[in-house]
Amino acid sequence: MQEMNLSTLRSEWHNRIYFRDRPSEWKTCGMDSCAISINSFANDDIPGKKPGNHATKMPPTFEVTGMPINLEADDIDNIESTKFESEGVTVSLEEDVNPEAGGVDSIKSTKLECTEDPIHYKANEISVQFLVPGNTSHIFDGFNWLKYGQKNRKNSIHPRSYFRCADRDCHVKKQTELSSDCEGTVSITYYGKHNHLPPNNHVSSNAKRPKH
DNA sequence: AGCCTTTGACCAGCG
DNA sequence: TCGCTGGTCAAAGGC
Ligand SMILES: [Zn+2]
Repeated sequence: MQEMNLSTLRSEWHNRIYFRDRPSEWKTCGMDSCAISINSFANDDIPGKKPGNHATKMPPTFEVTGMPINLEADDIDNIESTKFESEGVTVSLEEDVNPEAGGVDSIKSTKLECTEDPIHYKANEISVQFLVPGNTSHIFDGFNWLKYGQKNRKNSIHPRSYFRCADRDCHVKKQTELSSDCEGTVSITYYGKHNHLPPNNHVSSNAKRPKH
């Protein structure tokens, strides 16, 4: 049995993410090693958004960290650039430099920066969406989650599942849904960022660690 | 005993 | 204003 540590969790997660038949309207990172994809920045569909409590403009710089998108040193060799620009939005990776090892040790966060006036961005939170292969909404991602709802949605074949992070002091949510137009694909959307690392003891039964 | 899931109710936004 | 829709609540049941 493989030891359950953070590095294992991260590499396992990273290995599980890739795109398949990605919807064309998605803005995607151009790097082969990066799994990040943004499904529309003008996202009004933010859970928990209260009337009068959301910005009419996206702040010029916002950050997504604590997502299971961390890349280890071995992966970085495959990255040609740590910056990617498209349509007024810059995606850059923040490096964690390790001088003793002679270079970058890991990439610890991803920054999303608007380089144009984001006048049409109404959301006050950023969401990050992944497509992963699978036929269940119970996808292992290294974090513990509590499922708090499930809804059938119009024009969707499969129900959408609603989760919040099992850490009481963390307010990250995620939604998962089996893709309607690509069989065998699960959409996972994260809202907010974790204020903690993935737990070493993974207990949530909604996303069991795959057995080897 | 303690989490976690299930599931209908509930509620707010909107057309 | 009323019904549809999607996000959340929470009681009850399961493991
Ligand atoms: Zn969390």
